[in-house]
Amino acid sequence: MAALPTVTDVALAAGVSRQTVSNVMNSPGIVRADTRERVEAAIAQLGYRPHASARRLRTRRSSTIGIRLDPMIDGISGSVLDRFLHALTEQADKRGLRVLLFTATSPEDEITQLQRLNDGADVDGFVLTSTFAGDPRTKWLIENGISFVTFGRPWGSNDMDDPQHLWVDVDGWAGLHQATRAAQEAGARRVGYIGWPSPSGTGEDRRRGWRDAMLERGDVSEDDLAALEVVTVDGVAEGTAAMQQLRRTVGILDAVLCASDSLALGAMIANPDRVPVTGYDNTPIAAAIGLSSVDQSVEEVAAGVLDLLTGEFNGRVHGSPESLEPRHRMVKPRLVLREFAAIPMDESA
Amino acid sequence: MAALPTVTDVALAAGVSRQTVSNVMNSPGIVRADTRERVEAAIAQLGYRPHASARRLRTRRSSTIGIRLDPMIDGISGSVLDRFLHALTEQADKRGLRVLLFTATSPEDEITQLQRLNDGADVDGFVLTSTFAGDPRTKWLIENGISFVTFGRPWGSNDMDDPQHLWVDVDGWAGLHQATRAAQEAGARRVGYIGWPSPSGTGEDRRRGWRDAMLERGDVSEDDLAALEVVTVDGVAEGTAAMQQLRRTVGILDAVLCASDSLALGAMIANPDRVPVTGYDNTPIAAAIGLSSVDQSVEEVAAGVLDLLTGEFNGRVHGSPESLEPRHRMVKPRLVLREFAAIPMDESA
DNA sequence: GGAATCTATTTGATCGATCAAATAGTTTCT
DNA sequence: AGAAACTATTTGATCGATCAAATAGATTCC
Repeated sequence: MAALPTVTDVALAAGVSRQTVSNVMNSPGIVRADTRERVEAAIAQLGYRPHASARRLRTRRSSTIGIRLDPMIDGISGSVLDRFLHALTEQADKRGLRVLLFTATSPEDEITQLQRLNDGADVDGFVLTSTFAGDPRTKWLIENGISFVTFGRPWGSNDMDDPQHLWVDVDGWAGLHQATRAAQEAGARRVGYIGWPSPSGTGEDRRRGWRDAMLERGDVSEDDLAALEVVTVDGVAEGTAAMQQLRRTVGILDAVLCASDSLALGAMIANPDRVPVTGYDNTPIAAAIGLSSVDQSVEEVAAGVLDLLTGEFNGRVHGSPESLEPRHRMVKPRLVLREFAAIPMDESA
Repeated sequence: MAALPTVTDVALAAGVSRQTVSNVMNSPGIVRADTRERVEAAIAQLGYRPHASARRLRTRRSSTIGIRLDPMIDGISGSVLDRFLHALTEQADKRGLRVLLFTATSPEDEITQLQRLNDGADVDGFVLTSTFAGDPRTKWLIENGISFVTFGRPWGSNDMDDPQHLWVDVDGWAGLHQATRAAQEAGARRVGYIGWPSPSGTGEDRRRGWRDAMLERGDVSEDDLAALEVVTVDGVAEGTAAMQQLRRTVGILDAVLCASDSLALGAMIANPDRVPVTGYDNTPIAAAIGLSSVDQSVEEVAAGVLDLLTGEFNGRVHGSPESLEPRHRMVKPRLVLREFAAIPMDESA
């Protein structure tokens, strides 16, 4: 196998200098048209590909973004992050970026990994998922001036107006507001909600979407609302228990919304009256079972993340403080309505 | 921010030469103990990290493996590959390797991507998933002498004895054989099987596991067996239909095995008699619903893939033809038995 | 004692690209 | 016509590491 051609080989073949070849690839505008064509022909003819590492060494940029592959959680909700990863990889590809994976066992370990990848010039920036209030990772990245964007707003102080970093998030409030509206428009009045305990910013956001839509309607009292809500940690069994509790306290329900598909799946199991149940995340399980769900449109999130990472801010907020460019993007989720075709367990074939 | 320290900085601080620093990192054995300690101290003190691209440029190896992120299939079975990806990333990390993702729209496009990553020295080798008989990708990789290992045996001619490339696969036959045995030991005689149409090597492998176990038992005739089998493409709805058909033709079933969790989930839906159903892949959905399933132990597959990729063959078969090292690894799957706790749809709370 | 051998460390060259500055070649302006 | 301003292209240096070969220092052997 012949050695791979280098810029010098191409330059020789095209009768120009190395730098001109480099210019054709990186700033084609400054090369005269006929020269450019000649060089391009030589590139094609020799099958030349730039050596990525050599380029990185010189330019000090890698065109690669790092993302931590979270440990599998319960596997149902976890698939949202997998879908996001797919979308991110696809979108990154379109922009000539690569995605490098890494794992970590704890936030501290993750910081070590971030440092390793950054210092080794392996990546230009990071995408962080599953951020939480007071996340040590974002703090560290900011302090070290490293580019990054989070999927998830910085829950805490002044998220929106003066963010410490760039972020993209899905408007859970809007998702549940829309889902509640849809249920109401289908005739439901007693719309239950199974959600997560309060320290969760995400959970609180979704819960308020439901509450606000219910209160706007004006046909339920605060007391009714309290009865229509069950708080529980995430999980299928927990969803079943919550549903049973709701049915016990409320009696007849017109619809139930859940903070996740795991809970919704659980709820479906204790649902002999076939009350419409809506989940969150539009996971494969929702599609398989025929469960309405709020879809996070990970494609839009991925696009937003990359826009912020490669855009004017270049993944850093403290750089250009005067800019009017948005420093975050809020993605509207999409409600996917389904008939639960798959559920009739009691009818025989 | 001060510029990152380089080998030269470390050398200066430790009072040795660049190369000695390099040796401490790459062949510590040849450096005298006290010198090594001095250098290590300097490295720690300066927080030195080798510049990955510079090293790659010189050594012509990237310590990175490429893997294509398959487009989402139905999402249920697709999660096996996601789990594999998680496992691969973790195992790679332990061996100092990185995982780079890419996407492709077709096998041809994928070859273009393989070439790009290889020529750009971005990766040392590839992991291929979802291979099929006559796969153009493996052919291309072999022709170009590029390191790779496949997850999935090369269905076709002489898989086992004279493989054209290195591979790791899960023994689907053993998985279904074991599942069938388990059902039989629990008292089942009429064990149905819902599988995939025949061009699928994987499907045929699993099917034979069931058939062989049934025939070994010796209490069913060939005719019985034919009636106990339904062939269908993958999917939840298809599983439901297949289950209905089985119940129609066989009447009373003692157990049902399926070629996938998607089919098993579907089968569960048309299962008022609560016949034990076993799926394949042990996806989150199986865990959530309480479905027995055959677990592919992706961790073992990932470890095997990396062993072959970094081992004696270095991801290439044609290199050392005399070696007695195994050229493939067959992983035994593990049967996960579950009680389907979650299914009682008809009982109210 | 001096050549031969081995060990530990150093020096110069190199991987393949791009940056920064220098050089031709053109056009514009007075 | 000749200086100034631009355009297109080339040359030398450099990014940070490792390779290959050279050097010094310690040991062994006859």
